Amino acid sequence: MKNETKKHDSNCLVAYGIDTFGDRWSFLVLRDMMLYGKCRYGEFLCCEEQIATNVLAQRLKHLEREGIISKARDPENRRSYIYSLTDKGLDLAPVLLEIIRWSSRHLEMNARRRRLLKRIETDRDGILADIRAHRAILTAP
Amino acid sequence: MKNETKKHDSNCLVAYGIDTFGDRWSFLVLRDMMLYGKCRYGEFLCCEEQIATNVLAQRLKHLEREGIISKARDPENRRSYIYSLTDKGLDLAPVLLEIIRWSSRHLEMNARRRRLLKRIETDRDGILADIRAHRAILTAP
DNA sequence: CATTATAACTTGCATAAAACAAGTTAATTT
DNA sequence: AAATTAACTTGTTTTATGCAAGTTATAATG
Repeated sequence: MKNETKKHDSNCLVAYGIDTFGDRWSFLVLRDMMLYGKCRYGEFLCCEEQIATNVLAQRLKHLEREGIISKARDPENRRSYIYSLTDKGLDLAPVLLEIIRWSSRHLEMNARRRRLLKRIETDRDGILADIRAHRAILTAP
Repeated sequence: MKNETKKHDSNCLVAYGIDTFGDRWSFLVLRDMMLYGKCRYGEFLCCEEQIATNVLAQRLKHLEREGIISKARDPENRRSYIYSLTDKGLDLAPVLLEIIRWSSRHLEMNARRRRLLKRIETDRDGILADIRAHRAILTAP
């Protein structure tokens, strides 16, 4: 992950996905963007899982290099940047939803989780539209 | 990953999935089982990405502890074991398919890849049935 | 039946990546 | 002008990975 040669340089579609977004921390950043609408460094930093700052910086660079996210100055605050999903990144929403569906089948559910699952099952297109429109699906956990 | 306390012990459905199967090597092992029908240690070892033997052993234990795969003696050869997907593991097939769909949209395609993608789009249920029946979807790459 | 081979690991060690703590820079608020 | 905030970077320790070699149990071979 440090050098930017692909770890698994196979010609496999699955390995390509894994190498591009499948790292644990990368994917949690993407979750925070898609589900919670996070877009700033500081927001990612205080995720529930407590990512280290150097690891976060590296992952953001990686995702940007891979064309999954893009970085732009915040016009309202020039010391801040806004990260957002590219089309390539937005296309990952179905993967996220399938992971949530899988976990839902194998983890104990509470009301909050049930609500999310229900919406995935009954309003998948609405969720995908919300993600594309940068609208948060969930409030902070 | 070495100690078996969850890395991201959050109460998030996504983090649960990531912690359970989302490690790079774990998921490639699952790919080999689902797509290529692999079921033996030696088969996983000579995957295209060249997993190290100690890492493979650890990942197989992890997946077994998580209830994703199960291990049984090979009745035909008592020095061999057969690994197979549990129901919990088989349920991951939709995640695999979505990753393949994503990569297909963002990676150059060849005939082999196009064939697989086409089958995913037109015969999803057939693929899922094949995976459940331990029938390989693809021949070795 | 003694030797060799095979399958599935384990162990030890060097290297790479992650976690932790502290420091830096540029913009902003007080 | 001083303190604060956002977004990092740097240095160090801890943990995980990669590689080579060794082990154990079963099976095939001369």
